[in-house]
Amino acid sequence: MTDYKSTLNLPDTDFPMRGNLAQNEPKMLNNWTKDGLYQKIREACAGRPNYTLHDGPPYANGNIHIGHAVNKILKDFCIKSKTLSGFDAPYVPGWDCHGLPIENQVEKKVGKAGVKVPFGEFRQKCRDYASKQVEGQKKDFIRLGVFGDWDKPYLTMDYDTEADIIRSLAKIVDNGHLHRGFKPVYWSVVGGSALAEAEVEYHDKTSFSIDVRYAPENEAEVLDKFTAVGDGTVDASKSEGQVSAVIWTTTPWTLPSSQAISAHADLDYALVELDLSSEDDSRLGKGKERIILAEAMVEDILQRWGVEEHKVVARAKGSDLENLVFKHPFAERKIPLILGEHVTTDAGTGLVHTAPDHGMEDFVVGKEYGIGTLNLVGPNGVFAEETPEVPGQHVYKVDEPITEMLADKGRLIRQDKIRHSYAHCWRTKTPLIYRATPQWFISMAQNGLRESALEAIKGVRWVPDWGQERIEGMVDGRPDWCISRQRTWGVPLCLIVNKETEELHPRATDLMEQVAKLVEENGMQAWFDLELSELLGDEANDYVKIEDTLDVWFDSGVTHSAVMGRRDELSEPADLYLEGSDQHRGWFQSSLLTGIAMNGHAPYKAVLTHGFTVDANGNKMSKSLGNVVAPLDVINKLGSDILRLWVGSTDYRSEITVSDEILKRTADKYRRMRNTARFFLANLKGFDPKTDVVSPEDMLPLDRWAVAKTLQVQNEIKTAFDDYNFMVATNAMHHFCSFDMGSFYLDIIKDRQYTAKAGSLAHKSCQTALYHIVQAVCRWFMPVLSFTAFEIWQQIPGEKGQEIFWQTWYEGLYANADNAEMTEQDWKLIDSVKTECNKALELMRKDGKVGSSLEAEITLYASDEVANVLEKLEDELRFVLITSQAKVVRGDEGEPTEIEGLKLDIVASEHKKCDRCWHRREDVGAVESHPELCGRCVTNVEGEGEVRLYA
RNA sequence: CCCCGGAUAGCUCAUUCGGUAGAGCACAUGCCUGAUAAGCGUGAGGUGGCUGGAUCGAAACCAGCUCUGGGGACCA
Repeated sequence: MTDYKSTLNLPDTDFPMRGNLAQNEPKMLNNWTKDGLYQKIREACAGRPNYTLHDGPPYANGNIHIGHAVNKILKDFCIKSKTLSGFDAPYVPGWDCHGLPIENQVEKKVGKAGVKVPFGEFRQKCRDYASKQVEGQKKDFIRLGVFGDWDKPYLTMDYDTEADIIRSLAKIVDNGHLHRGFKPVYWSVVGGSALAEAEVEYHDKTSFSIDVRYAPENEAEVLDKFTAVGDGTVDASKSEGQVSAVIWTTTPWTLPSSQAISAHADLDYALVELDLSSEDDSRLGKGKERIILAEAMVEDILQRWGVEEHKVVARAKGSDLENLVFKHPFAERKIPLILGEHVTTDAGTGLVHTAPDHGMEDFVVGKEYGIGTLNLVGPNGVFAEETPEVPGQHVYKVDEPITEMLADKGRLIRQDKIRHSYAHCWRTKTPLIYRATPQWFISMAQNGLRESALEAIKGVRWVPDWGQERIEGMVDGRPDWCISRQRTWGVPLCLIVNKETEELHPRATDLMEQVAKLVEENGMQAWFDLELSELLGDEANDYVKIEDTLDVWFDSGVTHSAVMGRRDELSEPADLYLEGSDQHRGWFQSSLLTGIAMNGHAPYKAVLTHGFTVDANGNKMSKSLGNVVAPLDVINKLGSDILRLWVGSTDYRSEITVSDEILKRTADKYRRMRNTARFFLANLKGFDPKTDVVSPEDMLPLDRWAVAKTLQVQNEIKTAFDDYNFMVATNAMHHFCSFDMGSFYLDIIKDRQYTAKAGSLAHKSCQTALYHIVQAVCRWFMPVLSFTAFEIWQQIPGEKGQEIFWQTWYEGLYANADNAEMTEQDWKLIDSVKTECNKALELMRKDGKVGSSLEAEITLYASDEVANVLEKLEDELRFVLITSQAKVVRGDEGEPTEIEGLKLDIVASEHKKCDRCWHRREDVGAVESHPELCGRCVTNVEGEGEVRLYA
């Protein structure tokens, strides 16, 4: 028996079936780094149109988590797919280096700045710490397969960046957006600093809940504003008891700063006669009295207090009560009643105790009535010595004493505890207070910043589109941006103000430029070391340096100027900013506002957001839940390409789910894609594109169909990448591999590929198709499966001379000819006929009549319509159906199928199996010298080779 | 409390106009042993969240409800 196997063209390749990604990827990375791959890509792309994705800097602290990985990988998809689309798409990664978290870390190690360590040394320690963090994160980002200028990233603490941050502020000052003011800001009494809005977290907190009496200066005057129920006059004969306005608060500690009572102009207020005495505490009430409450809330309030009997004796409109004067419950102070829109009937009494020092709305409404701040609470949360009742005490500790004291003075009505959501510091997790402090602001109104920003938002493309509404709402409603902080590790504002007037120096921004030059040389410490006399000479005595530091959001917010504006390879405005959806509040907004304030336009043309990663149950990842998926664990187990494919398979616009199950499925998907590529390569063995490529018009119709199909899918994929719709792109790739290729084209061509004479048209036509397909597919994979695409690229035959990483979309694909004998429609019908045959064959298998489909012979009874298509393939229909015989008969016999006009009759072949091609043919053994072979195999082994016309 | 989505197979998601519900994965099962730690085939499965309405006819249109995601507001 001859060994005919050696006469076959069996697939063969060095491309391994299994990627061993965890081991092999690091090797590839090493080589890439050694070769200076990123620079090579830049050189290769020189002259192409620029595409700038500006990196939002992650904070330089801690290990990278899955959210970092998702963000960087999505950016990498953009960069690489834009490169495929013919752009020069550089990527300059950055890090946000200043700020409280690093300060806290360093403080833990070396102690408090200015106490244990000099400020300058502390800053150097912070700089060292940040550098270390950057290096650690960088290593991990590189391992993700993210391409970028890792040798020359931007750091917000680079000297020249620090200098440019100062210059950016100078420009904003020049453009008239800066102002100084006292304002209540969220203040961390533990951190001793003002907080940015984005640094505020809400947690549940148990607070006091107290109702307090404010007595009128002149009772008669108050009663005069009320109209009695009944005959219209209020006098002692109809009702009795002391009169008071009642407020409710959950922050007794703000009472020392209480300066007004707010009412709503449109609300009805009732004068209620009742008895508030209580068995629990004899101090709470002493017989009949009359109190003022919002009428709509009377029932609820009395129920809360446990008072059953009451009488509404008179009522008044809120607007009638304006400017009535009350007494502070314990301080020597007059308390006017004022009107404000913020008063509601949701909770409380309808009368709001107002302390401009400690509430944003209080501050605003106070301003309208000319009531300023008292500044009784210091930076550390301790009351000033002149504070009534609680001098020198800490705000966290006075709630109880104040409540007790109110009771003693007969001002307390009821006290209780309430659990509610309350603002906390995101770092120290301690409750925040509002505190009026001198701060520097970028004004939203003073020079039309808000209007310009809202206008600019309309010119930006927001993906998904609700992003626009979101940021519009935020910009529309936000207060002025407080950019000053009282911290150590931050870029100084570098403002110089007059000691007396507190006005900026007339040449303030020129001086800032001088400082910026010093900072460029020596870093921001230069400002702190600077003697004013060096800048101002004799004038120095009249001026003082502001040593506040900038909000870190300002640092990253101005990178459009300090980084994009400085680096030649980047163009401003950027084509894309891409960050998590929390950055609508953060970086997107800080960048927008500074962009407008400095240059009058948004620093980006498009903004893309992604959601957060959650576990299979939709829970946020947290250490305490133990559901954290660490990107490096995934990489070390499955490889970067799997992690990347997961990111590429997910709808990142909302929540992104990750679990072991999902990653396992992703790995399956990867194997399918990898194996398909492997099969392409294995069948290209011996193929030399220079000499072996068959021209389109000479190719077999099935092979042309395959190329045309590939072109069609490529167009879908291009569109998907253009739309940043990576899920659709990877799905299209996977579907192409398993459906169009695996279960149709590749299955059919195995016979021809293996058995046709090597180098014959039948063989080369097929290889030509596979060659074009793998060229295209390798590029499709590249943005997502970067490592795998690189591996595939090495194995594609022929001279390529260049790396996959700067290729553009493959242009060697072509559509079917317009006048083609076999159309896309025809192949679609043939595919469904094949499905019907498979069903019928499956029944035969169940009965044990056939095993492999090659054991069967099929007669297809077809209507004219169906037959017209099937007959186009002539005898080669059997190769498409993968049976030994397929005969089309116009008629109506056989078993019906789901296709109208198609019935089938299948029998097991009685012919001998050809030892070489495994088909069962009548002519097996017809040639004496090859008793085990069928006719076509004989010509393939020692003749001209069989001729295939269609498939 | 307000606004916007979603609810379809075990899972992830499709379904252009209102006309007998569709894919992938997973599962089950068979074939092959020339893609072999692969490949191919076949199959089962669904009260389209609930209730009501207009319609010859609804998963799709309308109303209400439930659950869920996102955003906003409030948080004295």
